[in-house]
Amino acid sequence: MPKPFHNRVLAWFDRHGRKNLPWQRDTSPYRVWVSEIMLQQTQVKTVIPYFERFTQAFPDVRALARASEDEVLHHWTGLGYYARARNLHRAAQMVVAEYDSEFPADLEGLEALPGVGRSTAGAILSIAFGQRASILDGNVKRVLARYHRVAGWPGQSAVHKQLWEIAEQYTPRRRCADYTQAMMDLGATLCTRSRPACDLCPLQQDCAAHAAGDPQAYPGKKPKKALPVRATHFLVARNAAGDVWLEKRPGSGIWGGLWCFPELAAAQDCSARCLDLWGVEPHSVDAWEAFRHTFSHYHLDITPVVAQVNNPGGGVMEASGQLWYNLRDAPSVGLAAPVVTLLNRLK
DNA sequence: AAATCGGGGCA
DNA sequence: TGCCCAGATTT
Repeated sequence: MPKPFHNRVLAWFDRHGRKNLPWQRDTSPYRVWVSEIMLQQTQVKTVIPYFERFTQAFPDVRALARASEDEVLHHWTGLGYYARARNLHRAAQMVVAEYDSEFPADLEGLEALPGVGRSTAGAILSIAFGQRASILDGNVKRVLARYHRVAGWPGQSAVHKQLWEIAEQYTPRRRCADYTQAMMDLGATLCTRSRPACDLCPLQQDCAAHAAGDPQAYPGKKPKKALPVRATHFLVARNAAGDVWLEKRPGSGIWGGLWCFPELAAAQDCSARCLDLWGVEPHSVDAWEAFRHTFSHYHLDITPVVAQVNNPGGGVMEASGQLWYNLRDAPSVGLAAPVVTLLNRLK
């Protein structure tokens, strides 16, 4: 009888697992939840400084719930997938309003929070509440797909379903928090996408992919398709004071809720838009070379159109969704990544 | 340049 | 239920 799967994993965790991550100190459902949302699509190393600043600014769910959306997005700037931040904010308000500021300790309640799906709910339930619950994040998918040599791309529902069944089968009743953390650590540190460290792996002797000599072939790759290229222009308007004009984007779509330069269909639209916005023509217009920003589903070639306008600035309320942004005394709002790039070039 | 990663939203 | 959407980082 081989040593059970979870015992191997836990024994490895005791020796090599990560036990001093910021959310493993002063642990609470709130901190675990924030960390798990940040860790969706984002690696631990990137998340750590954001987590520190975020929890400093919003130490508990009440603080987060009463913050403004702009403040929340400000602390998310650069992390990407900004819908996560807006969902986090909404969920905090739900927890305060509907659960008296205490997180629900069951899968159903957790999954009802915006931004929390099956895997994230399992992570919170096991890590924060010590309950038996499974996760299936990218790390765990990789470990299990290799261990059982599960063919196919996990985006296919049959493959996804099979991986969930395996994940639940191995989840132990005791040491749930350590087991969840251990599986994520195993995938992140040993069972990596390229060049897995099988020699150090506690599961090596039973791993089907290792036995077959092809661990890097699992999990199967997503079928790829060529990305379309789209183009846009950013109106980078500066006034006499050197401030730049930004507008808040609608809540849905790319850069939802973030502040951005006005988009122009063409560089020639610059004068008309300036007239529209401030009633004056720009006294100089300079189109910079386009730069590329890539999303998961298309390339966006952005041409900055830098215009100098005679406008005093100030006097425009943030609440109106438009503002003159002072590069030295920046307001606390969320900024789209290419906007940050351009602001740095302007300095 | 290509691959990656969990959940929301909609047909 | 099955697709499409959203972005910074790593390789």
